[in-house]
Amino acid sequence: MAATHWGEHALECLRELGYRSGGARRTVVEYLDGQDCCLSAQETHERLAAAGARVGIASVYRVLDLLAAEGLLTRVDLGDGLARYEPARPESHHHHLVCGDCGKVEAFEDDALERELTRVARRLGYAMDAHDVVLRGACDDCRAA
Amino acid sequence: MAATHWGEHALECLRELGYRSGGARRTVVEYLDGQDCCLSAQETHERLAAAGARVGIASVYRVLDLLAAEGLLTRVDLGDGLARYEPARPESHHHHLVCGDCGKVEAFEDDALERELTRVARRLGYAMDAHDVVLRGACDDCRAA
DNA sequence: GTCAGTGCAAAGCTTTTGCAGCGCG
DNA sequence: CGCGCTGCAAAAGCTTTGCACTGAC
Repeated sequence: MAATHWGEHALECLRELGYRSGGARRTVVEYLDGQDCCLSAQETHERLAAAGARVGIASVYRVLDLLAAEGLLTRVDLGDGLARYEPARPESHHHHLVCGDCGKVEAFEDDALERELTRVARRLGYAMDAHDVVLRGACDDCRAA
Repeated sequence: MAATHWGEHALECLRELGYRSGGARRTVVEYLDGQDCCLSAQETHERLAAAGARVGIASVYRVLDLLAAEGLLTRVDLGDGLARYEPARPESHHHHLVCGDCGKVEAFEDDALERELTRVARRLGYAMDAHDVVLRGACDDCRAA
């Protein structure tokens, strides 16, 4: 399964890059491995603490920064001023829907949209290497209410 | 000219909504009126101070929040943890290109992309009322260097 | 044994809030 | 002439950094 694969891959990449695999690094990677959706540093820290792992918040930030810098995590910005990260799995490139009422975040994929973004970058002559798309509105639950 | 129109329109809207137009409110609106690109609260405050206006940073935040809540400003998030705002001019809906090297921000418009976003929201059955798109890459200057 | 990695605590930033005084309507 | 608006300062997050110690290699 893809989810299991990412964690091993990430740890292996770090090893090859010459990084040691201390307790915090391994713990954070293994936790993220089970996550699909984007998580903030605080959320990650809280859940690790709740699970009994004694990892400092500073280490969580350092690990997330490192993984993002190496391209193993994708940094997601939902517009609320919190940095969120999710495992970079090339086979499941997606974007996010954010509900303005309840804050719920959902993911979606759309190939035609990806092609359109690539076309726009080419038209503008811009060397695009990443892009963010966030759709805001009302989710099903809030619309029903 | 559109730029001049926005400031008057914004002040009039606030008046109609029952808000008073004290010094800070008017000063910030008039300054934003001359701006096309997105500005952070700090930038706005600094430039007002440099221009000799004595406006508290708290008031800048309050005015920006109010205007954004009333839909007169668009909140733009470029992923660096700063909230930026720009006048909401329906006739010039655009998105942003951010250079990963120098941080330069450029704006672009693309009707086909807008249609694609609308189509995606419809396909997903999502009641979209706003969307953000940020393209990241290397600007012309940095690519040449 | 060495030095990267880690946890704790303090500092840094942006943004928010409390409060007393000013001034718009 | 009352209440909303403002400025100042303090507080409240999120994130980063300094430092001494631990543990991976």
